[in-house]
Amino acid sequence: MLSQQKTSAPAHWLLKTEPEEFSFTDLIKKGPSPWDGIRNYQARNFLLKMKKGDFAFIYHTGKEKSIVGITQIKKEAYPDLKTTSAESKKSEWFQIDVSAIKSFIKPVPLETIKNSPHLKNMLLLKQTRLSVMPLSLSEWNCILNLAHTPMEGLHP
DNA sequence: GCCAACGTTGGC
DNA sequence: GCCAACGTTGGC
Repeated sequence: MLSQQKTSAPAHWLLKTEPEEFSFTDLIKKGPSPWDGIRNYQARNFLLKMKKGDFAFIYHTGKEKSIVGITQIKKEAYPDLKTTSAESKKSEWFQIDVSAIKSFIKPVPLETIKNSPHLKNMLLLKQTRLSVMPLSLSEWNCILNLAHTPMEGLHP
């Protein structure tokens, strides 16, 4: 069915992290890991839409300011285990599990993204404080090209 | 419901 | 260190 195919097609995301806190390299070392600590409603709502098998880029903030690799969603949203009792009275926060899939052959700096006409509408540029965001397929593919990193051989 | 004050994120 | 762009809090 067409509608089912559409909803089951893998979506594409971008996750931001401070590499000093938890980097893509850490994720490679640790294997499938929780992505937690999201305390922003818009970001949370995106987390809730993530499906197992979806792909997500990892963006390093701070000194690096680059997209550095590809991850895959391994477990869909479940309650954030670090939610404090004070927080849980007010709202529900969630985490997902992701695993590293592939490092970019060439990381894609923020500067390159800014200078790429095809990427000018990326939420990364429009909402600088958002840490979880969706990407369109064309944005995803454009960044893969800039990274010199094909998806071939990666199975969802 | 409005708004001022304050806090946070993240680039510069 | 500064600032823009939010988000949150609390008084009214």
